[in-house]
Amino acid sequence: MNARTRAHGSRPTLHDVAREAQVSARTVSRVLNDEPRISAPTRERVLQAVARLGYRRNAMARNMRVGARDSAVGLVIPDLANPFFSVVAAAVERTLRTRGLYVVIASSEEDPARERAVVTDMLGRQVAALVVVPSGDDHAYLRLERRRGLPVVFLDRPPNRLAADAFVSANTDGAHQAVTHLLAHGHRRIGFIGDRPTTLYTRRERFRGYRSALAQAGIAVDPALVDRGHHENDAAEATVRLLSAVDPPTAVFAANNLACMGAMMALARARRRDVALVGFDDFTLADVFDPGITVVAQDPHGLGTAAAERVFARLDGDRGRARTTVLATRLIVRGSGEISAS
Amino acid sequence: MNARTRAHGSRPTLHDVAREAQVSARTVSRVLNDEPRISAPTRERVLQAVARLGYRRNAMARNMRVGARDSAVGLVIPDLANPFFSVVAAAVERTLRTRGLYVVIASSEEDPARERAVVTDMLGRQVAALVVVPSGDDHAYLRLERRRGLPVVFLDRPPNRLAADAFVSANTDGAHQAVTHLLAHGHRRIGFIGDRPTTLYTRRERFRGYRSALAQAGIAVDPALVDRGHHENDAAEATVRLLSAVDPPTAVFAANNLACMGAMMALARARRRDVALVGFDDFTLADVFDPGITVVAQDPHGLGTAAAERVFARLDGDRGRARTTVLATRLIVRGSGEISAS
DNA sequence: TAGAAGCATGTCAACGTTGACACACGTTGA
DNA sequence: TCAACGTGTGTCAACGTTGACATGCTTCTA
Repeated sequence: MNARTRAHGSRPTLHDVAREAQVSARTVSRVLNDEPRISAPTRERVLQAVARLGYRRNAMARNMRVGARDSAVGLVIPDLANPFFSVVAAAVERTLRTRGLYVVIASSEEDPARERAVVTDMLGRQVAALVVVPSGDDHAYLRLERRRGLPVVFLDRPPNRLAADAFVSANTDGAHQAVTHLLAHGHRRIGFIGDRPTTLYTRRERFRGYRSALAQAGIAVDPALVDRGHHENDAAEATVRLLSAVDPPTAVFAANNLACMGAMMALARARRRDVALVGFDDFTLADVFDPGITVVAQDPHGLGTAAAERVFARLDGDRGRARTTVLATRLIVRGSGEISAS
Repeated sequence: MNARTRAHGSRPTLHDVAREAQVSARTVSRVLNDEPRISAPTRERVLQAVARLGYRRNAMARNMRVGARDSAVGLVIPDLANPFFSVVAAAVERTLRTRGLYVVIASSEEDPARERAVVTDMLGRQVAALVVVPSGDDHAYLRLERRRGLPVVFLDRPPNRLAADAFVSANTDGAHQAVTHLLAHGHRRIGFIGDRPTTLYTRRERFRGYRSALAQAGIAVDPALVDRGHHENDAAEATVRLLSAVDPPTAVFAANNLACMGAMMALARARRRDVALVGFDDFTLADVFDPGITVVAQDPHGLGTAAAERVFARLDGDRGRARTTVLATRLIVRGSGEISAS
């Protein structure tokens, strides 16, 4: 069987090219790596053989031989279809690509066990680094890898039981600002719609901001005004529940993007234009609504970019202490948050 | 240097574990692969050594030895941050994960050269399959790989100069339906806002539907009503241009999701509630606007899922002819498309 | 004109893993 | 009693590539 008639599915190797070009495999390797001291005719013959056979260097074998890790970075994210995370992922990918790094993506679907499974798998794949939006509550199992020099960067939420780099939004501040804004417009009963697992880091932090803003106005949290729902529909139902309570809220703080969309749906369906709304996380078209939706904007692109850049720094040998960086949020006033209490 | 004090950055190998457990590397390998005929005490010692050293099997080396390809599928996509593509990507990832396959993502940014570069790179990485939303106009270079049995599936747009599986939306039909809908509401001057590179497959197909629907009504395409803009802002500017023309359109067909958002922005800013609008591709909150946005919905989730399933079929040995599958679109009537011509 | 120097190429082993095969023990059965 | 068998383990080579080193040939120089 000559090299040109290899079995289905197999691909030519250096040796096949070597045979075809009548040189040694080492010489082919040199040509492919642009090493010096190759005569022009030899180079030519090798390149022609490469073209004839459709040869492609096996990066797996190469990386193994040269002791390199994979040229991919593992990215573990709860849900790629969520616009917040997809923008984060796009930013991570875009930044890593400037250095020739690829991204291996896996969704954890907010399942700690799944998260750990995919992370473990990625470690076995020899990824060059790990970027994680964590769902789990114990990342101690990554301690050894980190000590061995693997860059591990957490995004949107910090790690637990592990010192590692992290980039998060100013959740508490942002929420505080949002609720203070509503208070300034005369609201005293402000609903809170947050994530379903109330233990989720972002939900906890944002709730803290909600509570502290209320406290500053001398208002205690009324559990009847706190509801949950991660998906739009859950959040819409939660909004309906809140509004149909005995003493309903005059304003709603939706603590994440989907919650905000759900609240918008519910308010639109109920034609309640008198209820103020401030969302956490900006989204496309927020300004096209009437009234425009007032939000606390995060910087998903900045989060992703910063995480990728920290990966670069760590790959470049930065062995400094792990740092958690907080990215500022920004209140964008558009109308829905400025509806006054009736 | 014993195994526990290896240099920074290096990770223990089978041999390190073997030394630690006082057995041969082959035995460690057997334990890790759950091969039969390992005595209980040996297995125990090996597992303890593995735990002590924090050993993890090197998947790269393993795949090489067993001749397997990488357990990742390459996904090449124009822009992960575009909600249409992010949903597609999420569906691909979700489906592939059911079989333990990972996704390596690379953005092509609608650049054919970049697309080709990342595809070539992925082939070198020994990806198990390739899923591509193509921007290039020549995929002949993939012919050999396909012949060697590599599953290559195109998404959203078909390949050029290559027979390969593809999953696309019913672009022409959908556009035809959208424009016919507007015609039915009395519009005779209907604007078209599509992608910037007018050669883009989806833009061409949708334009065909636009033209044929007009033709059916005995109307010729008026170039003054055709504009472009891929990003929201471009599309918004295009909309403004159209509306300020001498004989402006009374309705707009926005041939992609960003174009539609741009048109919405422009109409909202100009407070033009008399202009009908139908968009191509559905989006969150489309029904929350007043009026709701009438769209031709695609099925991004279905596209991604179907592509991943075709990958499975091909991996399972399906050597049938390459097929292009067209997924139906669906007109969703919400109000903006039912504004009558004045 | 011999020895040094440089160029072009080749040989061998190794990266970390596992398939193929070998072997040293029991145990079993005629 | 010993051949046949089963069990647990080890040895070796190979996957496709490249680093280290070797070798043969040309060219230059004293």
